Amino acid sequence: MESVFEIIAEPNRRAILSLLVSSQQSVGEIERQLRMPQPMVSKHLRVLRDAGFVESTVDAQRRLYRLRPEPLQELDAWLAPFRRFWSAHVDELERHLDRMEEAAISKKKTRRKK
Amino acid sequence: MESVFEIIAEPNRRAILSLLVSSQQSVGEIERQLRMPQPMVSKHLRVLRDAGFVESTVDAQRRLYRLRPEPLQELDAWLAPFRRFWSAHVDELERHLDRMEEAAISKKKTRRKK
DNA sequence: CGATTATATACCTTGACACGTATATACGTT
DNA sequence: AACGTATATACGTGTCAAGGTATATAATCG
Repeated sequence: MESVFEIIAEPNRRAILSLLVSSQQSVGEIERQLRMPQPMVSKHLRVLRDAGFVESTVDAQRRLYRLRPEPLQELDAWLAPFRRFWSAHVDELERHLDRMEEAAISKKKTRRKK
Repeated sequence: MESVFEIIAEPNRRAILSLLVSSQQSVGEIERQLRMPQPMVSKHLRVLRDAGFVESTVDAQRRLYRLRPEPLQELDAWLAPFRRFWSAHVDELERHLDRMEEAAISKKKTRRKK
C-alpha cells in the first residue's frame, strides 16, 4: 500500500476519515453510520492505523479511533505547488472578468462599482 | 477509475502532474525526464485527460500537455475540514509548548521572550 | 464458568489496473 | 511516395487489494 495517496484512494476509508473529523468513534459506531460490515470496517481501520491516519485507545471491549493530522498534512504539502499554479489562474480569470465588466460599463453607463 | 483520488494514487501520474506545474510539456519531454516508456506516458496522460487534470494542444506531430486546475481544487476542497481539525491540534500543541517554556523560565530566571 | 458483545484476523475469490510489447495513426521531410 | 519522428491504441499477463464469509480473540455480565 505505502503512500498516503493510495490510502485515501479507497472511498470507504475516506468516509471513515470524514466521520472521525467531528469526534472519535468506536468501530461499532462507524459500522452503523456507514452501514458497512464490521470486518470491513476493522480492516480499513487497520490500514488507516498502519499509515498513521488514525490512532486508537481501548475502552473496555470498544476501541475508540481518532484522527491523527500528519498524513493529511503531507497531502496538503504535496498540493502546495499546484495551489500556487491555480491561484495564478484565478487571478487571470478575474482580470478577464474585470475587463468584461469594464466593457459592459462603458457600453451602458450605469453600473455598480468595485 | 472515476475519482480524483484514484487518479493521483498512481505515482507516475503524480510525477507527470508535478512536471507540468512549471510549464507545458510534450509527450517526448515527459518521457525523457521521467525515463518512462512512451506508451506508458501516453496512457497515463489519457487517464489524466479524461479526468480533467490536463488538456492538450497539437503542435505539428507533438502534443503539448498542460495542467487544468479543477480536479486538484476538488482535492483541496476535500481537505478543508481536516485542515480545520489539525490547526486546532497545532494550537493545542503550541499552548502546550508555551506552558513548557513558561515552566522553564520560572526555573532558571533568564530567558528570551515571545 | 458460560454466554454475550465488540473487535480483529484468516482465507478465498474476483476484478481492476499497471506494465510490456507490438502495432496503428498522424505529421513532416526528402 | 518513402521514410523518420511523435504519439496513440490494442492485447496479453501478473499482481494486488477489496469484499465476503467464517472464525479467533478479548472483555463484560450473569
